[in-house]
Amino acid sequence: MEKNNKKLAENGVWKDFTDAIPFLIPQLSIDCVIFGFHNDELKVLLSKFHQIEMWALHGGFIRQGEDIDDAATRILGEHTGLSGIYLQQFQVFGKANRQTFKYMESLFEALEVTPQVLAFFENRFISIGYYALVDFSKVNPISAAFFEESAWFDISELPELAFDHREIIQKALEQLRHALDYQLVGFNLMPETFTMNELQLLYETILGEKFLRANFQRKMLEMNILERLDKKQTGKGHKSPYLYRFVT
Amino acid sequence: MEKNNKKLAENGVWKDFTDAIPFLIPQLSIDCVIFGFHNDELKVLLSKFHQIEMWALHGGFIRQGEDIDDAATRILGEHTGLSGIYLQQFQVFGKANRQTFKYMESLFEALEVTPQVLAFFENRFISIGYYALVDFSKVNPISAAFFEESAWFDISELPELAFDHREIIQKALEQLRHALDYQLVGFNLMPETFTMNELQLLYETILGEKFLRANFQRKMLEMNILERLDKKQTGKGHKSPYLYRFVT
DNA sequence: CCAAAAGTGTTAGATCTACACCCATGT
DNA sequence: ACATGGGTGTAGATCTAACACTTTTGG
Repeated sequence: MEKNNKKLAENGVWKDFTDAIPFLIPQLSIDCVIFGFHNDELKVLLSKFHQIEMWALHGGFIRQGEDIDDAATRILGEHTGLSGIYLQQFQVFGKANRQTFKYMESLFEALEVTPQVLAFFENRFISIGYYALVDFSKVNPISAAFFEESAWFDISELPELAFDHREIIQKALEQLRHALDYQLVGFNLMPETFTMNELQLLYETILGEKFLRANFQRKMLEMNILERLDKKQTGKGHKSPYLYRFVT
Repeated sequence: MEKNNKKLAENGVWKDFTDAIPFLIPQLSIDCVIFGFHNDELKVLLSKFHQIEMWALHGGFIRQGEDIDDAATRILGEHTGLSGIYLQQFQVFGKANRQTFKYMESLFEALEVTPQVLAFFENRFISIGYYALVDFSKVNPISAAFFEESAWFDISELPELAFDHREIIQKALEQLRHALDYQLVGFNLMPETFTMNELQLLYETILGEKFLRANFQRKMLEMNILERLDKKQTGKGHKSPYLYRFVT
């Protein structure tokens, strides 16, 4: 009975999606790799399909009158409720055989999607990859459309992924590493205020190498982008660290 | 009379293109920024539209069963006759208003394109930007479809460009500069063999800064990717330089 | 023999790495 | 008092920029 209600709700989604299809660009999608940082681990937000043990990136489609960057922002908002997020387009994935709808077929059947939805997904899709850097603590995942659940995964312990989404995550991670080296991108993964040690752990986790405290702190402060605030009272048996905030 | 023949030939092109349309991905194009190096200047290969003084990048479309990288390679080949070229996808251009067909309308009319061609171009296009690095001396530009002429332009003296193609070139140049800094990409713009001074001039031109001979040579040779060949007899009144070749 | 450009070597300065030392805090 | 982790200073190594000196070649 509960399952039926759920299905009805989902059919509502299909109805909306079916109505939207004529206003979408066909065969072109956006996939967002949403990165977060928690417990000294780099995380990715993924969604699980109904019925099958298969996870996927948060994706969506571009409306006819919409800039692609706006579409990516909208899609991210629809899945996380967040706005004002750091989003970076990084690569297009366009192998001819990058989707195999063997998962989807049974899923579509079970969810009783409309013929228009079936037709929309029948063709090959090319996907524009974006990565998002979010404050883990602010995210409130929303599951929508084909998905029944949304969860964070450690980047090194990914579940079974749909299509080429594992490759997309891998490429996004490479780009993120690269960006960290010469941009000021890391702060987007941090909360408003943070200690130098927390920032260092972020860098070490993403880049996969250790740094010396003294040198890391010097390098960061030399950039003149960190404002030192009051000390944080840790309650631990040692000197309390300063808090920092990212400034323009 | 000659003009009529030309138009007939072009109608042949429209015929072929019209037949091809059902097998193309709609609303998605590829634009290639083709870089070459000649006379100590960085050049871009552009094509001129029929009828109007308006130049454009070499572009094309993706076939349904075709990987996008293969499509870019094919498009490059169709416009230059070259194969085995260094091609790099660098950015997607997807502003909603990035094309205005005000140029095209009169052009389409004059060229008597088919209704199918008109319908194909009626919609908004999103374009995947690639840049190509070619040996200037090997290129034999081919003009096709909408274009009557193809020519090299100095990067700092570009003509009037269609759509957002000036921005695309600008972004491609930024990416190329960035790639030069940490990849071995420059050699693709050189002929098979070259002197150290020629290579230095390439770097100086693209990066827009001067280097000291001694330090530049040291840095390049330290990479262990240059093989020193026999000396080049210049016939000039000074020591003749070594020739180098790029290896693996 | 001279001018011009190529090849090689050397040194001062800047930057990076590693470690040492001191400081604050709770037990 | 002391163990723990945070903050700062510094010597040595490494890398870089700038210049000097030598070599080759045609006139």
